[in-house]
Amino acid sequence: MRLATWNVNSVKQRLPRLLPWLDQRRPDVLCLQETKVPDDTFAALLDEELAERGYEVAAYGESRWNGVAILSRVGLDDVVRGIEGAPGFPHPEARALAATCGGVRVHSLYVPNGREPDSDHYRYKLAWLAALRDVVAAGPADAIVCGDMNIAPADADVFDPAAYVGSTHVTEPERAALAELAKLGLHDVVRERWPDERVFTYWDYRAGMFHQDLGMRIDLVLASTPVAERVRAAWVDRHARKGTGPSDHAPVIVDLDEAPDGDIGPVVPPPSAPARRRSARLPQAR
DNA sequence: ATGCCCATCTATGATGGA
Repeated sequence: MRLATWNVNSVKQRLPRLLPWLDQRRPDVLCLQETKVPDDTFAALLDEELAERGYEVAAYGESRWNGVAILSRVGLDDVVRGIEGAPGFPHPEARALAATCGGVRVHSLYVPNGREPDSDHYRYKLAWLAALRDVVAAGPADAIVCGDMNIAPADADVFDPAAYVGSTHVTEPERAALAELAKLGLHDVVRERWPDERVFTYWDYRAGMFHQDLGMRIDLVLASTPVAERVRAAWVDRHARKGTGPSDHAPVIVDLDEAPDGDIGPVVPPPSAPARRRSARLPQAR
């Protein structure tokens, strides 16, 4: 199963990039953030195009700001909009959507920005993350928590740590909120795959930041242990940040091996082939 | 070349993004 997450910075503006990208990368599950459209607009823009490609769709948006969605062609069940117990600012914002896709509880998240440390918006961000933790803790063992987390987990995840001192995205309380998710057994699968690499997912549009690779890694895929053990590949699709009319974020793509036997129903062998024992499987790349 | 801000709206500039 291939899962991807992408902050598209307006799904309406990004249509000329999103549809060709879907055909190129063919994710089974795609989490979107910053769609910036109400649900009826999302449907009018994309339902037909996505149905042609075999996707079911759940969208949770509002006009102007925010907005998340999940596209899936491996099932889309038990959809939940928002985070139970999370505060609004002041109204509940369209920042979270969950669904069960291919046996995995998938969360598409657009975490509040925080604006300035110790501001009302910053406190909102931390309270929102605490509520998210509780929802994930109460959820299924097979889970992926992904999206624009608006936190750089470590200094290696910003192009110049000194430039970010005193800014949001790198403060200790924000990183502590991520650590609370890690304590639930969630793994940062891109960093685990590329422990020493320079890996960013966001580059400011201004001043040629992308072209100098001056960015941040704030779009994360966090997978629970049984899902993390199935990760075959995890990477940032920087190609999608190039060219005409890109989002300022690049997609993150994660490929999972099939679930262990029993999790996906009966496996029927081809007529002439004997059933293979698990011991006959190829070793899994780690 | 990856190539030097973008997107939104009871708009025509103010605001949010990170």
